[in-house]
Amino acid sequence: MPLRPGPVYEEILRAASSVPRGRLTTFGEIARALGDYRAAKAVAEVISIMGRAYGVPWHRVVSSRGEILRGAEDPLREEGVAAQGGRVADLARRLVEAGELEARPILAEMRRAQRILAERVILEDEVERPELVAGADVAYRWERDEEGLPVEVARGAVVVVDADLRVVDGSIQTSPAVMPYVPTYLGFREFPALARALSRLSFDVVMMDGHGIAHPVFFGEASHVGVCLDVPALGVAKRRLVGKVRGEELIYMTRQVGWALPVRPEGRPVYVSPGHKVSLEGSARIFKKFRGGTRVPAPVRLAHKLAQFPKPGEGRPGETSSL
DNA sequence: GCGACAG
DNA sequence: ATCTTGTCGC
Ligand SMILES: [Mg+2]
Repeated sequence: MPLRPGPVYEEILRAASSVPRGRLTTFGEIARALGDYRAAKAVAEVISIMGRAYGVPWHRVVSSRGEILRGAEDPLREEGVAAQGGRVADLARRLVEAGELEARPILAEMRRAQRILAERVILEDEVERPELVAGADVAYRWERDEEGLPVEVARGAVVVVDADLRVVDGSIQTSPAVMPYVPTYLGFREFPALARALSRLSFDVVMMDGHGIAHPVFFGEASHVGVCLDVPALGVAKRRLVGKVRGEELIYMTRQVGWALPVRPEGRPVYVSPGHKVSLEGSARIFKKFRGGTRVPAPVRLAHKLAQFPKPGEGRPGETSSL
């Protein structure tokens, strides 16, 4: 099995490759073998898109209810596994459990790294009155490399705005995605695409499209980027990842990890949390000052727009691109 | 079938 | 995140 992509993609494909002929496993079992059941959907995506091209027995990986991937019926029947109505009947008897799969618990290792790095998070304001705020976001797209193998490409964009919300600088970086999206590991997925762009720009604080400490181990994307680049950072998310809302406070594990700030009279709130070198109060202050008139704050909204892959024929010159 | 877990 | 057209309203 050729191993071109990052280690998480590799481990998923390797686990699938360890399922013998005539046996089956599930997306969830592979996810558990990697160390976190949350990765089940990512496993399904990777197996269905990359499985065939990488020569792994993709047809032997099914959902927990026995539902097979499109086109898997024929190759399964060829090895004696019957599928009726898009699902196998004897999953339990043929199942290869997580413990028997060949895979390294890479997600568990990543979780340990998050816990250690989380100790370095500082929840105090480094800059009292930020004047230049960077917004960062990443867009994704599946492509095929020169050899025709499926690869997910990340396009990270950073925009810097001043107090009047005018764009004063920006940067774009395109690179292969290092891992699929798995809830609670977003920082690992997006950091590589953003690091280079962020390090060549000047700003007081970076606003991320995601959470800061409002995370299971208090290390969301904004904390990840903030700590690893040692820059002030906060997270702004459209949806909640953890915690309960009490008034405008977002509470998790008995402590406040952020805010659920109203933007429209009856509209859904925006979740704001400190990432690094920004206080709870500071995060709300920065959000309000740099939001502009839309629900998603200007820096993040502009970065989101800049990150989008240009339509064929509208490519912009001057972009920094690298492998 | 429902709830749910950022992007 | 991505797949995707038009439509409604400020
Ligand atoms: Mg995003």
